[in-house]
Amino acid sequence: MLAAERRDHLLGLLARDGKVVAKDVAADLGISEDSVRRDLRDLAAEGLVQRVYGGALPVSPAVVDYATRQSVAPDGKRAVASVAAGLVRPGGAVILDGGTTALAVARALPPDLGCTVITHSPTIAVALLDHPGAEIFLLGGRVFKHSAVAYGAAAVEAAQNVSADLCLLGVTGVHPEAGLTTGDAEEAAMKRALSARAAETYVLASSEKIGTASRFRVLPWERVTGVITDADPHDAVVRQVQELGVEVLTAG
Amino acid sequence: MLAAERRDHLLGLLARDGKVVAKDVAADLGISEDSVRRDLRDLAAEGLVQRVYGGALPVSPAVVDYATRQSVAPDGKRAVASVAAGLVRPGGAVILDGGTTALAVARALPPDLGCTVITHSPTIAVALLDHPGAEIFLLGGRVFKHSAVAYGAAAVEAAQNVSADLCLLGVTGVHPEAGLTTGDAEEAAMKRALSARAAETYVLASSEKIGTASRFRVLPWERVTGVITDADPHDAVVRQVQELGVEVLTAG
DNA sequence: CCCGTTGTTGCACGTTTCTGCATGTACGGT
DNA sequence: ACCGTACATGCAGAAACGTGCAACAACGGG
Repeated sequence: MLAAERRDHLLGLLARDGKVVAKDVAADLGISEDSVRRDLRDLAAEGLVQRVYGGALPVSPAVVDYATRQSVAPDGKRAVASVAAGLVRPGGAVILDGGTTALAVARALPPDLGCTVITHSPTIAVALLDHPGAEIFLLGGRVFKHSAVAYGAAAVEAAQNVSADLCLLGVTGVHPEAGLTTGDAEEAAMKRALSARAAETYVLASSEKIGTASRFRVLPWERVTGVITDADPHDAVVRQVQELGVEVLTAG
Repeated sequence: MLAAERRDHLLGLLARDGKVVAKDVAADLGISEDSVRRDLRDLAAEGLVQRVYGGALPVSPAVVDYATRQSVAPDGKRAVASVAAGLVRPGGAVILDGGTTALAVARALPPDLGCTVITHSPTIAVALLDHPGAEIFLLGGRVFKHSAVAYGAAAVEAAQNVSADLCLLGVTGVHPEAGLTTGDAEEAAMKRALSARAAETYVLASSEKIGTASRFRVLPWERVTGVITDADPHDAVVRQVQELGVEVLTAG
């Protein structure tokens, strides 16, 4: 066993398990714990691992901003998010819009689900850092502070280079006649661009959005596969949407 | 179960459930309540949790932010970050690399300084959301979990479309002969691409990086305008770097 | 081919750190 | 005011750590 080979092995273990225990590795490879410790020390000096008592951890945890973990979504949004997360298939690719509901979806994804998440929200990207299974693709562009997502021409252009099975879209208004609407024209354009890159588009609509309309149209109903909501399935508006041929998934 | 791993687990529980009960965690992990209490005490000392009778609660986001300024960025990095933030001119554009030191720079920017920040780190983008003056441009791409930044081909390509007055680069090794180095080849390429888009490049190098070298070269000294460090200005390595014609800014 | 140099590996040692238990104290609910 | 629970502190055993040392292999020059 070459020294360099050992170091690669350690990095591999770290990537796979998220940790390395000096004692276990030494027993596995049949070498002394001292050698493992020496390797870990060297790797730590190069900034490739974070040395801790008993072994080593990946370097990322220190980078994660705990502040973004704080906000807790209300029950309704969490229920919607949970249903939406269930639509994501292992090995599949999902486009996640910005907004608090989409953030809740990201958090609701099983940590080990192997899937690709495409998003224009840096907040969601950060939230997914500790999901070992998720591959994150971030769409860049100018970041607008009030919605905390990247949009504008650069972001729309970046979106042209991806495609996915599923797009989960947050909107501010869901109305039988007006369709899906939002309060900002640029935002609407971005959501349209995202939706166009996915085979299916589901809308995340917690109950307070149902029956309301904002100024800018995102999509007409023909382009929507389904709506995920926590509203009463017998609600008049919900029934109307269903009659338009749109699937309605109701959550708890 | 490593001690550091346990602490991460506690922070994770806190983020997910909004609280931690010492007794339950001890039973769950099969360890003594004393260990849990000790961990919580340490985390509380760092300001990451709020200790209460029976367990712990999250601290308010504002306090977390303050705490992470204090603890995640040790004095040295904070001093470096403060000097670096002083190089950013009102109305100017700065390219901010990823890493904890660069994150500290973002936080050290005066909130009302009108400037454009270009970054490939979603963490930094999120941190800048509450800086009213900063315009944020995010470079997209595949997000690598261990360093929490976007790089790869897409990110390098995105970087080609921007330009800035100043680039602040974090590295893991600063060595008179080896130049600036880091532990990952893709990361090195990304840093090179960023540096190429700015008129001037300064390197953020807290003292423990000085005199060390990693596997992959980022830039030779000719392409570096200056180094910002908290190391002793009379240090032998620092003097050597100065003799290479590189400006050395020492902090605190 | 030989020998000195260099770098690596495992072992032994003393030191530091962690963990669980015991004790006595402080807190909170009833 | 009482009693059970959580707490801080001290202690001892265990585990992990760093360092120095010796054995060993790889390499290059003579």
